[in-house]
Amino acid sequence: MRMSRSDAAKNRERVVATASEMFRAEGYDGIGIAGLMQAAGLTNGAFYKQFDSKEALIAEATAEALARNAEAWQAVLDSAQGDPLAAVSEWYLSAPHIAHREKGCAYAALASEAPRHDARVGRAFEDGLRHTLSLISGAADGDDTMAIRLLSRLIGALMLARAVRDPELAASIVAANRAPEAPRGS
Amino acid sequence: MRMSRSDAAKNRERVVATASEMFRAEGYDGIGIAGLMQAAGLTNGAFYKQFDSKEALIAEATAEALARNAEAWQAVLDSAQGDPLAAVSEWYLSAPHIAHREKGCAYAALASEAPRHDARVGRAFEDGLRHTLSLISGAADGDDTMAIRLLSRLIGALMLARAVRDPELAASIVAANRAPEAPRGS
DNA sequence: ACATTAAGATTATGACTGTAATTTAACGAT
DNA sequence: ATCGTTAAATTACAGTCATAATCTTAATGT
Repeated sequence: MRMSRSDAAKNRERVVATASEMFRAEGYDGIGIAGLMQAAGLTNGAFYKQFDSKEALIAEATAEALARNAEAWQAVLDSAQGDPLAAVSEWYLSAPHIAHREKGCAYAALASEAPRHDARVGRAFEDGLRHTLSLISGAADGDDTMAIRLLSRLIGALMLARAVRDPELAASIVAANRAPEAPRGS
Repeated sequence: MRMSRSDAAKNRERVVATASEMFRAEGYDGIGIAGLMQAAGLTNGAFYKQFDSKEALIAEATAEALARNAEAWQAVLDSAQGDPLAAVSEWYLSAPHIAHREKGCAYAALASEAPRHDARVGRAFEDGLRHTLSLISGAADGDDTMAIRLLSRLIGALMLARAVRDPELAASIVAANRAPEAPRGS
């Protein structure tokens, strides 16, 4: 049955939002169009009216996820009392973030799959990264190097903490990575 | 046609070695049993004589990849002249390592998929991680915290450098992460 | 009010998935 | 020399994949 223009647009947004969560939870290959559409309350037939291909949705959903991630970074940096870098480190490696991949950092969840996908996906990651780095660098006296190093380390730590089974090992990964890096002399 | 016991064992090893490379290149879901067997010079029918399931192969191939990775770490640490941590950082973020996912670090390539797989896979990652961390820590005066932070950061940096499309951005990720962390005062 | 348009459902496509039964033929031991 | 064992090939299974044509129905433009 046909829906109004605005309802169709809402449906489209819901598909992208659903995809951005399901891809983070299951991987790009872990969920198919049919399952995705069903989770969004539609059927697979509706998909190709809104998107060119799964690859196009992957690019769009990735950009969506990274945009939401950036909002979260900004909120934590803005509301931090004391050292904002310590605040984001604690938030990024918190138990909820480790547990809920589907709402968490798209880099930790999906970046390793990017090289296998087309240029749009790579560009989504690239744009998201530049944006996130500018937020961190802004909270670190414009130190870009420090921003890159901090983000790299946090992403790696989150992945490792999620990958291991032993809670104690996961806890030691988190503990070791909570403290920001000491500033380097020139 | 049937092969000798030792040939069969060699075939099995070749399947595991092939899988350990193809999984790193394509992801666990990116390559199927048929394609895997064909790449190893066999047909899919031979698979279930040697392995219980794809999941069992995933666990075994992951352990294999991590064991080879650990050998590489040890070789670089052993043969380093000057600061061994600087040496591994340079090696880990070198152009060949970035370019050849199939022979590179299994953490950067596959760890984000671990939570979706069964306990054997998680344990493979866990055992591999403990081993690699002990190697690094041994080269850092037993500083376990430093070892975890360094490995986390390198893994994140490698993933990011591979994910972005712009070579300049990739180069800046590498450059920022080449230098080891300054020691922290107590 | 009515023809046009388009969103979504239904159904179909051929390729591929993991798994497995059956078949073939060479090895290991007798 | 014979024969049971077994590695690998062949073939088949039911399910899922991304994609797409067709159909239905309701919102839109006039």
